[in-house]
Amino acid sequence: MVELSTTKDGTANQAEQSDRVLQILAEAARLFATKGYDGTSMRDIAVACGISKSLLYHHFSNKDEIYARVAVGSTLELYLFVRDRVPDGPPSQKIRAFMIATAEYFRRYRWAWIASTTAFWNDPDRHRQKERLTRRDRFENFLRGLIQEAIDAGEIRKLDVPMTGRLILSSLNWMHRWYNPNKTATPEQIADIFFDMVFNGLCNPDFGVPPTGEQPKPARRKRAGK
Amino acid sequence: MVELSTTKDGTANQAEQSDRVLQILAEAARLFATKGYDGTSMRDIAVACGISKSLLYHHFSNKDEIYARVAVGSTLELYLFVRDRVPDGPPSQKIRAFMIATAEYFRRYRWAWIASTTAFWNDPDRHRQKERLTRRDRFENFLRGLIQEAIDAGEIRKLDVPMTGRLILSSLNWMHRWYNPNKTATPEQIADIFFDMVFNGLCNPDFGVPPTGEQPKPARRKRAGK
DNA sequence: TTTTTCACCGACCGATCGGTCAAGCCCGCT
DNA sequence: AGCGGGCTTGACCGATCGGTCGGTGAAAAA
Repeated sequence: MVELSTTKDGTANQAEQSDRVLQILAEAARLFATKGYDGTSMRDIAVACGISKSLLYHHFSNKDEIYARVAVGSTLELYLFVRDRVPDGPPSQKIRAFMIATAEYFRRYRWAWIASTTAFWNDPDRHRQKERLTRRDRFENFLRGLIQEAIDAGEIRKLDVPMTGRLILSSLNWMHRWYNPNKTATPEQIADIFFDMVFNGLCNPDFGVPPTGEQPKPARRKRAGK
Repeated sequence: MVELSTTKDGTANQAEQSDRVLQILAEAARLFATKGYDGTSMRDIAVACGISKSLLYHHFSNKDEIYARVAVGSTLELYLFVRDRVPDGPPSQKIRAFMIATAEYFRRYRWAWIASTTAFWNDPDRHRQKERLTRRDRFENFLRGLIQEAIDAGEIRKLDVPMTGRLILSSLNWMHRWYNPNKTATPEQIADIFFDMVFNGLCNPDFGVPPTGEQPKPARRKRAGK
């Protein structure tokens, strides 16, 4: 049930949490993810935990802190989580590992992931907002580095790096809107399928140029060139 | 400013709206998109429009109806909008047109799009919720039909159709989280870039198999086969 | 045994929520 | 001038919001 703070205990700053705190964080994450921050009241959280509302304020100073612990606290180590799962090897395989690791993170911390990525980005707390953006940028820049590696190694085309990163992250970030944990495929398997599609492309290599070359807009078949 | 109900007037059910109603819908869409449904109060909408809160209830029966008009009313014709912009031609080009048309819709009805796609999906109104899902499914099934066409024509590989559709829609649906209208690229241009990336793939065709074939997991290079 | 600590609770607070209502304002019509 | 009817308003409602407060009971510390 509780899925928070499972980083190796060495990197984690908060060593042990009381069961109650973990329960509150887990229930709050689920509620924030399904009903949103403003749609979730402190009463909702208390009722979900089977405790009084006052007890929430005994363990947390206010609602924002609960959300911060859910969103920031559990997203704390996304970058480290993924980085540790990207092994040495061909850059394109590192991108694949990046995608699969991100999907694993999504599967493990699903509610907290949804709660933090669907939150509205005007956090009144400036410092926290800035820290969140810093973390996100570090994560995104890590992917961009991998893409640049793959380009330098000649494994992928000379594409716009930020745009390529956005495409890859889009496929992962939108997953929570349609993923059903009761279905067969795991997020990791889905990420692997997406990697294959994005890396190798949808087009059939046996099929050359479409019969009638309509709409001669931008790049269609010239795959290597800039 | 007002960006709602611009369908040709023939297809639209509501012919002319008072300026006030259009203003309310536009401001409400912007607020719902930036602060969420629960984060937006009727006072917020009234203040944004420079009118009294009571006036909102003169034009709309309640908050839900305003949201419904923003989300459902303006998303009403996404399927028709896109369908009318997908011309005859090679199936892969129809997919490209689908993506660009969807991006155009996003650009035109940006706030309403964001408000409706970021809403939490437990609509208390059963009928409306069902209608929304029906619309979304019709839109998604349209894309799946195009993908199946492209497979049958041999233009794209024999991939899992629903999964391929999800990848394409992810690239478009996540755009609102990072798109900046002040930047140079239009959504349509971005969609075009994404189509190129997804259709032709990231991989460099000049580059064969990576030097060391690590991780012999699923499909890596066999592009035509099932 | 006495004292301190701490998880925990019921009652309550001011503010704000969505929503109502009776009454004014404004403007064209007769 | 008189009048009817939409547009518009401020005052107000009960409910719920996030948050506070004084206290209870049991275990740990003394």
